Amino acid sequence: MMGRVKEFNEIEALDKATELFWTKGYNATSANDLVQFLGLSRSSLYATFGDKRRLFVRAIDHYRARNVKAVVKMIETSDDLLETIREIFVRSVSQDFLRKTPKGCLMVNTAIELVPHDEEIAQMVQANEQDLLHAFEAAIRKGQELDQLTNRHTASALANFLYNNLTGLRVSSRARMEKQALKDVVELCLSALRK
Amino acid sequence: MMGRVKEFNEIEALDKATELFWTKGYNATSANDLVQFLGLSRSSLYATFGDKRRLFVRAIDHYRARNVKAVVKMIETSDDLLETIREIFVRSVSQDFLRKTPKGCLMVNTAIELVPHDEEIAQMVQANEQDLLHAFEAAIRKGQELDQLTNRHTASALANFLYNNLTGLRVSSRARMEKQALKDVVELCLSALRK
DNA sequence: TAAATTCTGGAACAATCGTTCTTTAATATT
DNA sequence: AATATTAAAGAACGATTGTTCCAGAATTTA
Repeated sequence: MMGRVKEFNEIEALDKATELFWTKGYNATSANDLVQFLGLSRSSLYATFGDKRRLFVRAIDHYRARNVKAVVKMIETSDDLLETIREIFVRSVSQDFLRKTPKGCLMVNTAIELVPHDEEIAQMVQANEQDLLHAFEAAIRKGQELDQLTNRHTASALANFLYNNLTGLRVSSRARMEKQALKDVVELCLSALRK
Repeated sequence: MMGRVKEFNEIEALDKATELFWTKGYNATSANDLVQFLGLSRSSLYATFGDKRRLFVRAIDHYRARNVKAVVKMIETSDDLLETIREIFVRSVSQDFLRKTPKGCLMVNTAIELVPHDEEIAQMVQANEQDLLHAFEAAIRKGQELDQLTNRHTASALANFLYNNLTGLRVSSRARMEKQALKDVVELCLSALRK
């Protein structure tokens, strides 16, 4: 037998939870905050998502799948890798320029807040790092083969370098970056990659 | 009249508080944690430092003064700016390679956790950013004058670039960086700066 | 030594934390 | 329509939160 049907959409609720955790961080988001922001009752929240930590784990998994997929697709369909890398950088912070309360990147925020104190979450953050590094390495290799990018460093080293700069930008974008900083960083990264 | 004398050293207590906030973050550090770790009573803690937030503000100010001073001094006394920049980068993360629970950088951690939600602290973080940017800019200008660093970009742009890479490294050092990533990032930064 | 002052230890506070439980409402199957 | 099942609403739980208060210990000054 089926019983009463849910009055809310689980994916929409997960989206909202992701947004709230992204804005406030894990510890600063209370169960009360979640109940209010998702617009569902305590019992529904706990029946659907388990406890706060399980909900957070689903939220970062949700976030991470979406974002990695987008980056990988941009790289796969690119025939101008320099331009694509610029686009990846600009896109990853441009939203925050419009916001009164910038959010940065949920994976970076989580790396800082929880990686040293939660092993399962640490592994998810590291898996995300690996995915991004592999995507960047593929992009660079592709660019090198198309003779668009430098061969003076290995694709792996350049991928680490790009990842590091993207991380830096994501911290600054949460902490109110000036536009000029973004421009400078993008230009210098690209000029380090150029042939 | 003088009354009973303190049984603890205020600076030592502040050092310990700084270390605890640095490791656990602001929200995840409870008043109980502080009482235990500093080894003084609740009443002494509150009488000496006000409340938890005031103590945190003093801690990050303490931290920031110490670190900026060290970087500025290294730059001022340097006659090989490339080597000094390498040293600044390596020093800022090398401690964490030895630690079971790496701490990263308290200012970066704070930028992520509190800047979007605490105006006073946001301004302290931004002041720290300005100090570091100015120090880097001075280093680059000096290196350019000594004909050690490239003139293909402005000192200001290169400072933004260096700052961004340092921030990225500090995130990764809290989130268990591989040594190779540090090496790659340092080498690529230096090669972007070289003449 | 008495008085004044300051610090310490820990009990106590209201508020909030994450979570569970109970009751009632809604739906599907028989 | 009766029964079975699931969801929703919100009261209630013990634990922990940050903070205050109070009684007593320690020290200085008079």
